[in-house]
Amino acid sequence: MYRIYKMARSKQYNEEEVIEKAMGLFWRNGYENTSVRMLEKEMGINQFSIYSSFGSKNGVFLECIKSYKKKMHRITEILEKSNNGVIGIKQYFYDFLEFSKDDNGKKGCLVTNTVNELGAHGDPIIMTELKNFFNEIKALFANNLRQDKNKDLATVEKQANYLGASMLGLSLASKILSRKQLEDYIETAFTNL
Amino acid sequence: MYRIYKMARSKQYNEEEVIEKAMGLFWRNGYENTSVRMLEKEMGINQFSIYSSFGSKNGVFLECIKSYKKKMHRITEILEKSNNGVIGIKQYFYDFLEFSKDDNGKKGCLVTNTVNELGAHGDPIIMTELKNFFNEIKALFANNLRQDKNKDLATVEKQANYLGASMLGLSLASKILSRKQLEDYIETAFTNL
DNA sequence: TTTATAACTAAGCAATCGCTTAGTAATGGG
DNA sequence: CCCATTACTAAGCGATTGCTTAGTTATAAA
Repeated sequence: MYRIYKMARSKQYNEEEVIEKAMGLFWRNGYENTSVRMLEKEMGINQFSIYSSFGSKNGVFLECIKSYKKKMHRITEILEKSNNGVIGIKQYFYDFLEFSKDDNGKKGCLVTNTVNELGAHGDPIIMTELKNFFNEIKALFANNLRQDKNKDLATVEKQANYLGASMLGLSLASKILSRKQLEDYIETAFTNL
Repeated sequence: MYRIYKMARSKQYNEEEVIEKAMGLFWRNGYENTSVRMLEKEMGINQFSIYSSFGSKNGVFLECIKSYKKKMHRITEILEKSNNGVIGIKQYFYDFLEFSKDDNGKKGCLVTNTVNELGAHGDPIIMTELKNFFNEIKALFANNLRQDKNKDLATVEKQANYLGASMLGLSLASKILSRKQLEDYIETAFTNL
């Protein structure tokens, strides 16, 4: 690329850093209940900068989803590299509880929260992004299930569906239920796999 | 009571009927994404009437929760009167899928949707109402679990927690997943009991 | 130092939010 | 019929929404 003329002022903020902060806000409050005014406060930059960097509130959110996935990689990686079948999946359920725990709150899963909030009305780009995310996790479950050679293909498929839905349940339940209830849930959910 | 002076015009709408319509709107769109303008269109009355009958948007919603509970009684009653333990609970899971199915959409559970959407920010009166609802359902599960004399108290408690959380999961999953995935979920979930 | 360029500030845009209110229409008791 | 009473219509309230834009400041190349 040619430099047409001159360089000028550079951005006084790091886009990755401010997205990280925005993500926290969306995570706690949901999409609609997070206003652009709240975003500029949390991100520490004003609306001009937000719109110049990310185009729209939607644009900010999409970047937040990317950042969320990257953040989640900390626990999905463990699952991905695990070689112990169902045990590894169960560990992932517990890892998620730690992951979603806030200082003083229960935030659940940003992706699940958003699907539940926006449903069919949501921006289609966001919605596909979210569905892909779910399928990726389900694929990881299927991978681990296949490590048990006793399970035939139909069983793997059925149990992957089961675990995917259970994970959705955990995301929601983690926002509402007590630690004991959540442990009862996970322990019972894995008794017969 | 004494009649002070005179009678006048009577309301041109039935409050129960218009609440039924409002409930459908909240159910499909959530709380924040349902505006008072949308409500007046759907309910067929204008804002003055809405506020004169129900006081506020919150007031409309609270009536909708009552109406929702009454509507749900159709399936909770079956569970309540059942005498077949876990089988009855499983039937309730399937009954809920039918109940939550819209003409062309998946609405999930109005109560669960709202808890997930509003979380801690929600009106406290609404939130207590919603928590009570969850505990009532969990109590019904525990009742049916006790019908199996092989289960001791600790097991009943643990499995009731499990089923409660699973029901939350089903509410969310029913909005997103396919019929096959939901059946895999329910069928596998009940092998754990 | 000059100057083109881009990042900033802050005010303001139309649209919509939940809610209110002034004025009018309907109705039943006196 | 008269008229107090209540239900209605429709306009409008201030606040907030996502987003834009005019004007200013900082910066690096010339």
